[in-house]
This record gives sequence, C-alpha cells and structure tokens, in this order.
Amino acid sequence: MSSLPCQPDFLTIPPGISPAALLDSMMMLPKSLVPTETNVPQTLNYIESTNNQIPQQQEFTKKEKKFEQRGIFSTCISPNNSSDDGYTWRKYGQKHVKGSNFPRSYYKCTQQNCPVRKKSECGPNGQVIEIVYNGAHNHPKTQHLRRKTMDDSYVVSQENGSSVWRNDQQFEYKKDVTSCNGLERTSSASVLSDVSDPMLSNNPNSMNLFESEGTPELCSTLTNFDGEDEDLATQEGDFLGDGCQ
DNA sequence: AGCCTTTGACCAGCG
DNA sequence: TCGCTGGTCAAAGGC
Repeated sequence: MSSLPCQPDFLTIPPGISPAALLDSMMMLPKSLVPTETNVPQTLNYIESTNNQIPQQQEFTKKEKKFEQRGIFSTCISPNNSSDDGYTWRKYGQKHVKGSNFPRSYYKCTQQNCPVRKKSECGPNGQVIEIVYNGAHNHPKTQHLRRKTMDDSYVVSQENGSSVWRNDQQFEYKKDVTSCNGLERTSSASVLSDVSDPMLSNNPNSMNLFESEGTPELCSTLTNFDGEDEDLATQEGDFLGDGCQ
C-alpha cells in the first residue's frame, strides 16, 4: 500500500467514536480545540462528549439507522490490509457512499463459482474500517502465506448471511488533519487512548471481543446483540461454518 | 497474455 | 411516480 501524501502520526481514537463522526466532529471543532501536539486529549474528550450529547441516530442516514438497529457500525479500523484474509479477491467496483467520508470498495472472490463478495470501507489512510462478507466460500483458502491481518480483537456480526468484521477494541486512525480535512494545524499528534472507555463499557451494543490467532476465521464467537437481533447474532453463518476449521 | 484496478454507467430498491 | 442511493457491470488501461 502506497502512502498517501498526508502522513501524520497516529491518532488512536477511542472506541465508540466512528471515523465519520470523528471527522464531522472535527469539522465543527472550536478553534481552541483544533488538534495540536498538546491538546489532542482535550480534543478527543470534546468529540467524545459531543457524541454523547447528540443522539447518534440523528447523525446517520436511514440506512445507517438500520445498521445500528442490527448492531452494525463502522466504528473501527483494521490495522492492516483487509484483503489478506486467506482468500483472493478481485475488486469490481468502488463507490462513494453517502454519509461516509471514504469510498466503499466491492470485491468478488476470484475462485470460479465462488459466490462470495465482500465490501470494505476504508479510512483516510487506506485502512479498513469495515468488512462485510456476503455468502459462503465453496473452496479452501487460496493463499499459502497467511499473515496476521487482524492482530487486534475483532468482532463479527452476522446479518442475513453476511459477516461483518470489525476491530472493536481500538483503531488507529491516520489522518492528516491539515491537508485532508481542511482544518488548520501545524503539527501532528500521538495519543494513546484508554480502551476501558466507560462509554464503551456502558454501551448496550458493545460487542463481545475475542482473541484470535491473527485470523478471524478461527473464531466463532458472535456479537452480542440485544433485543430481536439476538436471533441473528446466534445464527451460525455460512461463512463461519466454512472458514472455521 | 492474463489478471487486476479504475471508473462511469446502469439498474434495482426504497422512501 | 420520481429521485436518491447502494450495488453491479463492463470497458479501458496498467502491471
């Protein structure tokens, strides 16, 4: 992956703040809270508190509301290349979806007769925010070398035959605020977030985290849904059935 | 030559 | 019915 022109330091955003919400929040930051090397913690606190005050439903499109009801949010970023999941994919489309600051990419499994498709949403530095798998592979993994692509804890949501992988523990968010977001700033910042964010722990939609050996396919722990979505969450998906060996 | 990405166009679903 | 939006197709070009 080639680097974008904007190469800031890492901004590690607390879980519970979606990238889109973060960017939106940054757009509306008071001038005093525009991130600098020294005030990033305050800035993040401000964004976080702002997100707490504003019901998130108001921030999302109707479709995203549906996702919210199903427990699907683009809240986290994969630290590595999403396509390196043991299968080979061919990109067949890219679309800039409304409500997202970044394009969504559509991939097909390159294996013949394999119906699996996936869509991934990337962050500003090419990192994957969300991967949604559609269908089940009818063939073994095709890559010989399987790198650790999902080092952090990942969450899988099952939804009508789709599998949604997300890093729900934390995500690193590379963003050159100056050149990419139109905000004035002169330096970048590094922030380590506390994963034990009370907002997250109190979130009824907070996901079960599980440890994997680098490959999410090895795990079958499903997302904890509340309400009617629990049925969806407890269904064994085709994808998991195929991937877990 | 074959496979891939890119990208504009097209189509279907939904409000 | 119409416009919007997401998903897919397919041609073109690159590697």
